[in-house]
Amino acid sequence: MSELNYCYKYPHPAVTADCVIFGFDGVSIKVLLIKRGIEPYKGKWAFPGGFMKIDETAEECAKRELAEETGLTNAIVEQFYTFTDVNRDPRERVVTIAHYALVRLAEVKGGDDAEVAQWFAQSQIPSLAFDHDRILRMALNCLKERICFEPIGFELLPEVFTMTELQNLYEAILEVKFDRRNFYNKMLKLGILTEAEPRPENASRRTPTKYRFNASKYAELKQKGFRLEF
Amino acid sequence: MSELNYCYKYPHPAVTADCVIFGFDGVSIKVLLIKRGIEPYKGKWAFPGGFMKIDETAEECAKRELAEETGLTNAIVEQFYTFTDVNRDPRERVVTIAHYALVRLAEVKGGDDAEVAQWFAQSQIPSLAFDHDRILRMALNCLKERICFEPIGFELLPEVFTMTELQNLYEAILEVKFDRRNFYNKMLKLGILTEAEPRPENASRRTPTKYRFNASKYAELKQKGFRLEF
DNA sequence: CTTTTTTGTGTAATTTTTACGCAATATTAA
DNA sequence: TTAATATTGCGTAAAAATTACACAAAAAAG
Repeated sequence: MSELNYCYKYPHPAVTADCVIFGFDGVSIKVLLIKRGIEPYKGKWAFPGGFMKIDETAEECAKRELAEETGLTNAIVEQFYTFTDVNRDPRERVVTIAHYALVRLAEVKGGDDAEVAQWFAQSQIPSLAFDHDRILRMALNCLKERICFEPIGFELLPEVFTMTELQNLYEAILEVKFDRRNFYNKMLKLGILTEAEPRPENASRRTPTKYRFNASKYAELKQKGFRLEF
Repeated sequence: MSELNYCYKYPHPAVTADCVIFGFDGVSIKVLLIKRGIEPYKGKWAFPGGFMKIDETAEECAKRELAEETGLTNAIVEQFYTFTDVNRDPRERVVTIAHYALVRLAEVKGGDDAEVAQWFAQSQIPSLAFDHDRILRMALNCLKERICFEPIGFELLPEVFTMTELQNLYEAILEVKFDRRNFYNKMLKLGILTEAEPRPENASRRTPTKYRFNASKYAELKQKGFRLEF
């Protein structure tokens, strides 16, 4: 018996936090989707998300969802838009505060259930439940804008990475191609990359230099306000 | 007797839409504030805003508030962040979807009551009710970012304006100074300005050229994706 | 064993940005 | 009334950034 114990003078919408979880496999951007097990939209894919508890913030809620779905606890989670269409959920009026999270694929342990949660390459994403198609579009746009101001890409790459991997990431997010040498020069000139380990003597031409994100240099740059132009 | 007629199985937060209303008087950015007449924070200044009705979107709610406070009905209103701190309102759990609006000061008829609503220059804004100080900081930041991608400034200026007025607006929002001649060149090269009227023959050097925003040129540019660098 | 791909390092040409100069004439101050 | 100051339009030379490529070594692929 569902008792209706929480009563208000005026109608209140329900509030949820949804989380678009982005990963990167070295070549393309992936998104983690959940197959819905219950109505509405049973059997359709959707973003992880759920009702915000009365004593948690939206970000805490999104992080909780993220932890439940991927086991990750310290990823970047950021709110990007709140969707308020009146009929976006057939059950009741639901306002959702949409977030995106950037996670390293390698650190994601299988998830709860491979049947239920699955990574999709951008090009293979099916039509989604609720207004999640629209949410995805906005999340991707947001990612594009954000990567020009903050090196969020480092959240998506492993600790140590090659310049080519970094370039692939930028190309995947921005959906453009860069000249390899120009990209290389621009990134190095920014000064936020450090060589992960001294290049071995015997390193051949084909062995790529490994880089690591230089957090302190980045913090310095960010304060001055920088912008990546592409 | 306040009857509690709206009941739910789980607690629901209240949802409000607040609206940071920006205006520009030719020299500096102004913000419209309301003096609160009731508790909590009675007597403190705050942004216009109110509870979202169950059959309106957040943006509709913000536009309704804007119309009530300024009489304007077709201004740009855009959501920029949702504030969800658990104790941001002492009465009950309230989530607010914050918007900003850009209005032409000249078109704002006095408002309801000069005693209650008042324009404040940025430097004279008092400490605000609730978490509105934080909301203002984020709104100003958002404005700074937005003006580099979209000529939102035109919403703040009169139909017809001089290059100096436009420069003042950019300087006020971005809090920097530009070289007058470089600003002039950069703006003209963008091609989104049209001379409002052919310069009269007898126009003296000191009579500034009047410009008007060229909407079609702008739409074209926007599609290609442009960015104002400053 | 030949061909293709990948990586590091440049560099010259072009474009963009920056920092000013100058003349004409309103406006303000004396 | 007159002198000083401020505002506007139009340039331009120097500096900086971006773009478009070249080349060689060696691993990987066929």
